[in-house]
Amino acid sequence: MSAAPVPQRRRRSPDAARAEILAAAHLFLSDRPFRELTVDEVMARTGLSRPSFYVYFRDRHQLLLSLVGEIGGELFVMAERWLKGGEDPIEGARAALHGIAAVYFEHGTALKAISDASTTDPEVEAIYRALLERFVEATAEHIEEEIAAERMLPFDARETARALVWMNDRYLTEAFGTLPPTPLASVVDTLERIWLRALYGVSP
Amino acid sequence: MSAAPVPQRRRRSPDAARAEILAAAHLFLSDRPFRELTVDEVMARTGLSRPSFYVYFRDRHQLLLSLVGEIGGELFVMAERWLKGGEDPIEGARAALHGIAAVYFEHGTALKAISDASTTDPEVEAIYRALLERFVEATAEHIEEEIAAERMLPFDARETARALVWMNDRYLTEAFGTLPPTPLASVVDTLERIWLRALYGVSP
DNA sequence: ACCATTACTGACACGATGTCAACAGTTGCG
DNA sequence: CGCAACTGTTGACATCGTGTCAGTAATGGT
Repeated sequence: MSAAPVPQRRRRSPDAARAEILAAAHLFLSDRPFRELTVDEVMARTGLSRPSFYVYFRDRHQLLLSLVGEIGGELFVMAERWLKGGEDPIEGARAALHGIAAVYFEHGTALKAISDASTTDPEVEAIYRALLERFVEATAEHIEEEIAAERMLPFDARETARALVWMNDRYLTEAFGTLPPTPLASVVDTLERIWLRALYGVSP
Repeated sequence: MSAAPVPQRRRRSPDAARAEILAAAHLFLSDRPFRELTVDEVMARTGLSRPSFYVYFRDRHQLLLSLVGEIGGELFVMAERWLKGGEDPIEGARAALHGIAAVYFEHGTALKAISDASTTDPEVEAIYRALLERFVEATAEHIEEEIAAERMLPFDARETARALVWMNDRYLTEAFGTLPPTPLASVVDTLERIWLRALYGVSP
């Protein structure tokens, strides 16, 4: 007898390992909620052991933040379509809502996960709120400009922006973060109508 | 020497114990988020030991459901002001929003906690969604009646109801579930304007 | 005074997290 | 080629919160 047991440990570059873990997490979230995402389950979907996880990420919340990473930026690019209102402001608003909805449509599960995680972890919460807060701030400023230009009737810009921005986030994660997703067109339609009527009193 | 160590265990009626635990949890939530609510911390604020908790509640999620309990009903009573639209429908909507906002104002921290817990526990999530779903359903029906009566222009009632109801929940928990709370009047104002404009195209 | 009932708890098993010292591929250098 | 030095990787451990259960201590009825 013999056959020395061959240990056979695979080995990758750090970047490859990170990417492998992120991919596993992304896959996981595509059909299970964030609350079920454990380090164990994610690493079981890679060729690595559980402790390796902590080499690349501090904890599962930071993993999520890495996963979402650029989406925040993408969202803001979309919002600028409206905020930098070169064109007709109403057309701009419409285009911005379209863009934002598209981002949520594409990254629905990840954004749902961030939203869920923000009630669990203080750091994620802070980042998530900060993102929405930027939106609120920018929207409020824009509303105030429109009021000053007498294209809107006067009202409390800050609170209105808060309500509408939170609505977007909630409704969009709801519509696209769970299965089956709501048809994109009817979601966009609905948001357009509410925003434009609420702000300008105009139907699309 | 002697002095037999006197064990001294206090004793209450089951109802008193339950109430004591609920009160402790309520107090806890008044200045700390749900994610920090552990069985340990709650029971430390009572004269009971941690295991006793499980005599009265299955887990911390069920505790929360008991704590909120009747609030769901209260909300629905408020909503009926609008849904059973005896009076002027616009006045009815206004009154309903007033009532709903008042409930969130009073029970802000508890409702925030439920909302948070719903991302953690499947059972809480189901109950929470069911509550909002009832609202959506009722609102959608009402909208359809108004459209049929030609008091509103036609649009997708179901999706509009979804967006507006989720907005209410999110915005109201945000406004009243964290400190310092937003002034009630400006919150109600904002919601009124958005709802009435979105549905009727009318400013308050 | 006694016992049946019931409120209560110490001690345990479990599951998930996060850490660390040791191990094993890989790479470069003589 | 052989041998360090480096670094990716992991087994084993400590910790924390949860949920359970057998056993203990008050209580009320007789």
